[in-house]
Amino acid sequence: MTTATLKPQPDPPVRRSFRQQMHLAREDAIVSAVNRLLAEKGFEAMTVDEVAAEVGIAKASLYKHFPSKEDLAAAAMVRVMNRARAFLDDLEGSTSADDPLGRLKAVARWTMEVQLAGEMPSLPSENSTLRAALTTNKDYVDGLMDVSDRLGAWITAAQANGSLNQQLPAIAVLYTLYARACDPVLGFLKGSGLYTDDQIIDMVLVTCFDGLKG
Amino acid sequence: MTTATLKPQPDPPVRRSFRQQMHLAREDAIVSAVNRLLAEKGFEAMTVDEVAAEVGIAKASLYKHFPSKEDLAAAAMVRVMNRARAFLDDLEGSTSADDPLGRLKAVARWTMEVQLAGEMPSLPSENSTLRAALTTNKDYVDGLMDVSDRLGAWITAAQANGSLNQQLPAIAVLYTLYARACDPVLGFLKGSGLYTDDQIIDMVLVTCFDGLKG
DNA sequence: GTCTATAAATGGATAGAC
DNA sequence: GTCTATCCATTTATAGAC
Repeated sequence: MTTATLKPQPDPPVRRSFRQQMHLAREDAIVSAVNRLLAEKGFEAMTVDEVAAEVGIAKASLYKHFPSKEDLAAAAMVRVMNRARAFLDDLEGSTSADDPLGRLKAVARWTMEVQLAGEMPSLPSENSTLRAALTTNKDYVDGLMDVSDRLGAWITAAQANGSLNQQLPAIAVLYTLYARACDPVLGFLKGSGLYTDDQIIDMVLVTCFDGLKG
Repeated sequence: MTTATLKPQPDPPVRRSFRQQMHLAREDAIVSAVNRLLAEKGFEAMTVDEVAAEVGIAKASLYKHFPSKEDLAAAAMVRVMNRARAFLDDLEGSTSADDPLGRLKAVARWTMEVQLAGEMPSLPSENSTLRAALTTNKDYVDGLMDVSDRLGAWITAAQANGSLNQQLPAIAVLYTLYARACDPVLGFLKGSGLYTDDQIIDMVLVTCFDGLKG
């Protein structure tokens, strides 16, 4: 139905698609490297030379794909955000809306797994140039709004059914969950070498939702 | 009693002491500027030029006081550590050893106050050159050990009297308290403009010790 | 010890050939 | 689009006069 009705073309669709696939695959490799480096050392300490070296291409080639270091990092942030949104989709399909607390715990667990896998970018400091780039990046802002809205709904639902502290403003809960995604405690405990990743996540999850007190 | 019994000296003690005071005051001003900048933008983003500009002296003069940027930052970290130790001293004098949980909460509150005052250095990323400098800095390591030992004693005491979760390893509690000192949630909530500093600290303290759950 | 001036190295970004 | 080579601004650190 597609090819049969098309006139001959100078650039056959299949070839163009192949090129696009190659292009996307290359960009995906770049974004993966950026993502890893952002998680490992943060935006300021990450250099474009390192990215190029890790991908195995020249630095000038990087700039054919992304116009600046900020755009490079923003692309990685957007991808993580979209991974999160996809996970929220899965959760909505596989779990009950009657257990909003369970969903929130599942999200927190997922973010910690991502961090222990070395794939959670450390958040840029207040006045980083990356911050400014992110606030003007529609994909990022839209993604963040979407995630916040969906988590916000679960938070208020969990507060309504009494499984979450009703005294806390929903925004405080939301920010706490975001912060736990980058919680350095995971790295500290990992560095101690005393616990498995699962043990670490379980401990941090308990302290997050049940607190330190006995 | 001092000057009367002393022979004439080429450099009178009073003058030398004055010079030393000036020297220490200048270094204190330098460390304060570094401390503020470390809190504001982190080690990587902080430049020595900025430090010199904020202190109001030439960059070359800075290097007469501290041999490198790492030593500059380490001095600020040591000072914060010593402020913490002094606060622990105060706590031991003004509170009861029968309430170790109260002491732990007081420490957590203090660290959050310091952070909201813009005086808590953000912790350097894993492989920062500052990390290496700190691990070989005896003053810093000794101070960190001291704080960890004293907090560790309170933690085990609080677990013994049932006010702190006994399932959690003491080291997990300790690391959690360290992490809360740099918790980005404080900055998030502050940036929202919805709450006073006291309200923010109360909320984060509650979530830290009582958890998010209802 | 403080300054001006500068060295030495790094890092973001681009030119231009292919 | 990829490469080599380079530009240019920034940054750490130092030289040398006072």
